[in-house]
Amino acid sequence: MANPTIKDVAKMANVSIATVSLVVHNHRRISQETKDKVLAIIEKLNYHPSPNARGLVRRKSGNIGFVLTDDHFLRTEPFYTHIFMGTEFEAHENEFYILLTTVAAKFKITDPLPRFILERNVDGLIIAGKVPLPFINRLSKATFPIIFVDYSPYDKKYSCVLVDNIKGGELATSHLIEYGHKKIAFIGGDIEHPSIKDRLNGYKNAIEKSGLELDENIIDIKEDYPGRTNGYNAAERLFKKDKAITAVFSCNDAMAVGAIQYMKDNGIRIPEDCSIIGFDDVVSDNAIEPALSTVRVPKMEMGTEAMKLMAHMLKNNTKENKKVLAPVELIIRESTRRICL
Amino acid sequence: MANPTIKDVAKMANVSIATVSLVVHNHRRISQETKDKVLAIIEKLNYHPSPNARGLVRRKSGNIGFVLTDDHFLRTEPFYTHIFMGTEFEAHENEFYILLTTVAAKFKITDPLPRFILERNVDGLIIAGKVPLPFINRLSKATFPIIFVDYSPYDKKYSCVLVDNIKGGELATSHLIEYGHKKIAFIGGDIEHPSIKDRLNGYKNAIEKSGLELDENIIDIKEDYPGRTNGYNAAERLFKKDKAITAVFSCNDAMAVGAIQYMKDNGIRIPEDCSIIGFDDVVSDNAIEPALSTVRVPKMEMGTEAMKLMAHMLKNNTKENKKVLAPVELIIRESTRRICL
DNA sequence: GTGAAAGCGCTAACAT
DNA sequence: ATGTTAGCGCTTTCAC
Repeated sequence: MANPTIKDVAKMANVSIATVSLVVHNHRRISQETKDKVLAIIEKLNYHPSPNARGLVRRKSGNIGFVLTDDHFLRTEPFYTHIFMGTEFEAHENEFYILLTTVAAKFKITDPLPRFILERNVDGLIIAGKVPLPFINRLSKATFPIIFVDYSPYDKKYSCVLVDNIKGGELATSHLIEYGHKKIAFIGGDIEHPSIKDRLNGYKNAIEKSGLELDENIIDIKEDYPGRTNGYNAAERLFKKDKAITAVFSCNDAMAVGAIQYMKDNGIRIPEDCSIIGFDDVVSDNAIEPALSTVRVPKMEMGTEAMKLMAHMLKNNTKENKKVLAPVELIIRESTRRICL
Repeated sequence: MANPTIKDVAKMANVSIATVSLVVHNHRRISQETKDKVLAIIEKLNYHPSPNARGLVRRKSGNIGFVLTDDHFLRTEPFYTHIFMGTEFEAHENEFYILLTTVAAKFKITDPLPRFILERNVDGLIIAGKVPLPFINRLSKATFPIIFVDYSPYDKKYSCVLVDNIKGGELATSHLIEYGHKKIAFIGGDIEHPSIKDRLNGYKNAIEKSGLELDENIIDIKEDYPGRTNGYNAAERLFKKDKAITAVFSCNDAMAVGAIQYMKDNGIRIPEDCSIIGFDDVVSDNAIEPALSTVRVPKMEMGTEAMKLMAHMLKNNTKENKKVLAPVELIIRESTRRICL
């Protein structure tokens, strides 16, 4: 049979369709006997309830929208793809489908919303990464839950899953301090981004806690975007200004890779002359020489966490406002080493 | 009104729901007058037909499945994400939703299929990149159209959108020959992959057509995967064997990046001592020094092309078997130069 | 413990 | 040119 329906199952099992439905939902007021019988037929017929029919009566789509900007999605570092994979995995566990759509990074207030929002074809929305404020504002009258991952514009209003950026910044910086470094530079871009700002705050915390003096001259946050090229540029400005730097904490791996390029091009050996540590852990093994020390961000887990939250809200019909902090982890590879006097 | 239905529109417009439906479908046997009236109400109410209800009666989900392997999706080079974006864009144009799911690269014949296939929640399937044969074989009794992008295992059976790899290989190699190079090496990995094999075939064609002698010694196709590290290894073997190589054609950009790394590490200047050209055009600007010459693959366009094909097949209910070849383009940047004697 | 029946929002065949 | 109606496959209330 091409597409068995609940009727086919009922007929073959000599029960009513209501009974089949109850069995499918594992309702307790069904005798074990009928349950077994029906289940066997279901298996035999390879019956699966129609999502459309089910959605129609439940007034639920069974879909979750996943939104990020086009340039985040197309980024070289597979950061958001990992988050998506986590979400997709957990959606599967909870029997949801994911509808992935990108919005323009320069979304204007008059731009059309994703179709699945207009058609109410999603029960909830997961938004990954920084998205344009005009887009978020257009969502203000949405009636479904919205969860932010790795970004939170109005954290009083929405649930979110964030990286513990402050802790990460502290970990990275403390690691360098522990290794005996005194002149530890920070390079960052898009400093208004809450994540970047927090990584810098972590850096500052660690410096202060250690008794070292905070030197604004070796904090370079001029670039507007934390990418490779800008990492190169930041390193260039830094080393031209101050030759005594022995360690660099880069706000992310991408900028770190750029900075490493600058150092290599200018005879600064890593880690002999200068240590460097990144953030995110998105540089695949062997891609960079030496292997980059970094702060690992649990990308997949953040995706699953967001979806778990979503499933919970949907199942309990609650509109709670939860904020979960994903733990970070220091990963020491070859680009950082104990200073030798 | 929270969720206006066709009834709400009908009531407010003083027409039957059938009329509303006809207007929505722009049926011609509706007078302009009623049409305008109904359309105005639709606009005012912000009415959108329910995908579930529509799908139920049409016996169509309105969804297209997009499948690729997990490791392709998580790859550093945003190759498949571009293809996906193209598909998603075109799906939007044709009012389809895309359900993206990954399958394990080592999918076993007993593994469960993606849920949307079991639940018949897709009207068609787009498969991007090489996927495990066991997976494809499990699909053999599928009743919906399947289209392959950038891979085609049984090209007699399914429609596909492929890169013109032979042409690309010829373009790259001819470019080097035109620049006066005589010793042009080829590096590749996973040589059984049809795309890689064709790129090598293009290389051979160009060499032969030019009258140069084909030298198997400078063709390195030992690696099993065309990634960076393997590009490094291949270059190492090649240059240790033959110092006279003046140009390298890498089967893709990833291996080219690895090869460049080897050359840099060993004092081989690019392009002064050796030219190198890649394939795919996935290395973002400035990411690599010098900028990599390559063969551009129209990734987005391939995605849109696949979706166009799909929409066509679905709308005309045809099961045709079409093969479209996406055109490639030579991109000359800084890593290739005319040989100086 | 099980069945009958209403109805979710829509399309399409048929009636007018 | 427009309306009436059956039914898509399912969930759920209410009878039995």
